[in-house]
Amino acid sequence: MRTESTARRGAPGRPAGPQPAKRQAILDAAVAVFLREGYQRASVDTIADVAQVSKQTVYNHFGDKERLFIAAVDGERRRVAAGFTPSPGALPPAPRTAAGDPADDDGTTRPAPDRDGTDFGSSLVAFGHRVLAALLDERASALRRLVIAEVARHPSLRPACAEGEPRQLVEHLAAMLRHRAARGELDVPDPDSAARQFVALLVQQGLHQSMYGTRALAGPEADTICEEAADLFVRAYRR
Amino acid sequence: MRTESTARRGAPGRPAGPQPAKRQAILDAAVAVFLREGYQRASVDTIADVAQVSKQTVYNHFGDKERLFIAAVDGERRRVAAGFTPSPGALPPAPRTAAGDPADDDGTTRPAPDRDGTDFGSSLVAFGHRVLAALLDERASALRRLVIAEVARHPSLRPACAEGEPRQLVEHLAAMLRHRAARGELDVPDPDSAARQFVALLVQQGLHQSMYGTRALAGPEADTICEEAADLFVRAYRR
Amino acid sequence: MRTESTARRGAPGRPAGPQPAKRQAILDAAVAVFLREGYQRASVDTIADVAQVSKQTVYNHFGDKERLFIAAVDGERRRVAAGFTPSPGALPPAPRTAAGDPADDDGTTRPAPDRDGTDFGSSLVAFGHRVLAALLDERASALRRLVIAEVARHPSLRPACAEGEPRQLVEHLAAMLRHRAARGELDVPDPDSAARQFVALLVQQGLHQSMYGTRALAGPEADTICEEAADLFVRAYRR
Amino acid sequence: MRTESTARRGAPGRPAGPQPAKRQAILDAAVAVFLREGYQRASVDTIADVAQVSKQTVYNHFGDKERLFIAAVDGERRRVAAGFTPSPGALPPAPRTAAGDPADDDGTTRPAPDRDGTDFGSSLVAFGHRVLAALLDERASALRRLVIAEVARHPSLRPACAEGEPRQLVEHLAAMLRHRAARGELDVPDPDSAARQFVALLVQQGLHQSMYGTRALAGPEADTICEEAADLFVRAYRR
DNA sequence: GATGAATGAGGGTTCATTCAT
DNA sequence: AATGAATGAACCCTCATTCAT
Repeated sequence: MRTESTARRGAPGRPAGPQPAKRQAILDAAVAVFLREGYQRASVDTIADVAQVSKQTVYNHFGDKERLFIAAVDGERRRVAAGFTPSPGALPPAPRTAAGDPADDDGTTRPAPDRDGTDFGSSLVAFGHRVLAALLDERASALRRLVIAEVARHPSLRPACAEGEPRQLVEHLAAMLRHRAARGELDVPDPDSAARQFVALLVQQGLHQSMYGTRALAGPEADTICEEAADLFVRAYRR
Repeated sequence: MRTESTARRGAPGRPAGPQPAKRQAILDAAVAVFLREGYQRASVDTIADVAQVSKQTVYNHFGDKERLFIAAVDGERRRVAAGFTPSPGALPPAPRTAAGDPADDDGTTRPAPDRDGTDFGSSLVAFGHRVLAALLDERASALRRLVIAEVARHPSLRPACAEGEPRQLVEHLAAMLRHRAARGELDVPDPDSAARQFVALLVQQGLHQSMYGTRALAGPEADTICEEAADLFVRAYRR
Repeated sequence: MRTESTARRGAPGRPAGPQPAKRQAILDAAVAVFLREGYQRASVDTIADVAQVSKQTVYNHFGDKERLFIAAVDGERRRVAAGFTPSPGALPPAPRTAAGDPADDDGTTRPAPDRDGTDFGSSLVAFGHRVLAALLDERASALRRLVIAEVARHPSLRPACAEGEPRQLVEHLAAMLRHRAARGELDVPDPDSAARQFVALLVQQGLHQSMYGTRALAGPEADTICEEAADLFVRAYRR
Repeated sequence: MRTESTARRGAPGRPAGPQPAKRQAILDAAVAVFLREGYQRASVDTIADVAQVSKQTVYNHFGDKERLFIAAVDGERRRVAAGFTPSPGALPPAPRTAAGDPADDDGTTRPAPDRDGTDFGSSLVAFGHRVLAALLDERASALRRLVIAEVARHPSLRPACAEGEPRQLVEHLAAMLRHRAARGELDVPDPDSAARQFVALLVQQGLHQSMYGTRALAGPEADTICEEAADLFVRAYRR
């Protein structure tokens, strides 16, 4: 049994496709054009052209430009958010032994035996790079700029705006902090808050230095951001 | 009683100097309209109307919409940056007396044993509130959204974009950190970096929670942001 | 009774074909306005008004003012060129019988000894009057002025500019010359060149004296031009 | 005693010059801009800029754009007409010796003893080239196109339009014809008319083939035009 | 549901012209 | 007499949106 869309699209002479395919084509085109041009500059004509669809079809599906915009942003937001999800199982970098040795190298500041601060720190650095990469992805950046640009005029963009600090990554980091704290490696009273702060720090510095994704971040720049952030948190939370 | 125009012009014999007054009126109107509407939506007609000036006068002064935009953003950027400047004398003028502390302006009486962590922490909190206030000021927020929205299309906005993390406040904080470090109160290896991080943290969380200045931050929200940030830095740097 | 639009469209089922009727209305209006006002002075608004069509419809059909202009000139050029075509059958169909003489169409009975100079001369005079009439036709004149005015800025007008010397009439005259030469009446070594010259002479003097069609040519003026030209050619080529 | 203009312009600090110099600068600029752009396209701003004069000065001198246009065309017309004046004394090319050999080369067609057709013909060819050169001069061509373009809307251009067939050259040729006729070399009943015709022929063919001065005439093209015209007149008038 | 044609409003820009200096 | 600033009216073009098919 053929799906409705294949059934309809099978006819070669008919240029008109069925609904869902066209709808998606329009959405994709809208995302592309809105991200590139912004809300005002983007014209429904252009979107229809890119979608290879008549302009009226756009209106049939979405009613008006604003609703099309909201739908496009919403779709793209989900897409980008999916990119924030850490690869499954990537969580604990290598947390097996944990039953660490209380006697640390220098003995003084860091009581941590073998799971020393370096380990935690480099974990943070690595995590930081992942945050920056996700953050500065071209589409994600364009979406962020677009949302920030329009959120004042389109309140329905608020959820999208709130996703600027990627929840999934924050949760991932919080889990890691809890994990290490449970091992006695860290003394972090509020892992959620700490994770939010770490991500916020990276986000702000990354966006700031990359001009909100408008210019690429040189390798050393990203390194510095991550390392300084890691240093701060190591200082603050290492037991 | 002097007319406004004569009041503004320096030349004594000339009753009304046409240029500077109108130019400023246009700039003010442009700022208002661009901040409210964004670059595309703002029409030169509207700006001319608001400035009470003919449209062509706008063109005589600024050539085209883009240059008017750049000029308006630049002016507003300076204005906002001036708002970032800590009230003169708010910084400890000499590194000896703790009484000149910038934290004084929070109004609390503070019996304060002058070099404990509480002191540092509440200093940070107070400073944080000032950062948030400057940051979330309505015009500053609108300007930031505008700049972020357009920086991809107007490279000349990059300096304005870079000012998202207010340099003056960062320097102010760095000075405070150095001050306290000199007193032996803190162990902060890189005060500049630390100051940048503190401000970045506040900025990002403030912008995030206020939807880039689009909704007001409830008092407790701001408190939490500031206190958590202060806690982090106290943990990290208090000796 | 069929509506005008159904009458024009080939498709039988469709009640009104929107395009061709409007397109032609726009073209007609464009011709009228451009001829009257010139390229610059003519406004697309005016053309749309005259065509009883929205301005955007004009742009939908022709893209921009320049292309509309080219299309209008091209159409009118064809129309005018059609007016240059001598009435079919006016030319001697076969080169034997003198009765088929093109000079017949001046209406005179002409007892005409069929091969004397008078005959040739008055033929030329009559032909000259036809050239002048076609040349000084109001629309043809306005078109010529328009093309001359703009050919420097619109190279695509060159074909239209080249048609200033009407090819069809030249060919017609060349045929007549050959005809008479074949009868031994004339000694004309290069009939094509001679025809070109005759027409050029009439054109230049007609345009010159009528100020390029800007003022009407008095009857005697036209007579003089034609007669003098005829005299010259009779002198040059009569055997 | 210094003239008024030198007196005024002597002051180095004062940028403003006196009247006549500025007037001429404006006129020159107007000619340049009108010829290049046409009446409508030319803007008073541009003319003022080219003339290095304030726009209001233009209005002070000429009242409005139309009057400035007329004045500019009139000046340029005179300038061009001066270029038509044959170099003084250039008239009889060299008609004296010629006391040639009565026996011509081919002997048959041309009975002409010493003042033979070749002489007359080549005179005409040379004269034709001079007409074409004057005609197709760049400024003369641009002026002609401008005048033709605007004569319908500016009746005061009629004199300028009438000069399309350069009177001076016609008179020059008429004199030459009379001269040769007086010598018995030619049989030309109406030398003025004949001269007008010859010039008209050249003018029309030259303008036509050069697209009214819009493209250069190749050497052979000009040669053909002149030679064919000369041939025609030799045929017609040689005794 | 899909289309091509049509619309009215408005946007940026430029122009000829005039005031005030 | 000469200027710089100012004006209001257009002009070309594009937009979001709707009809008629």
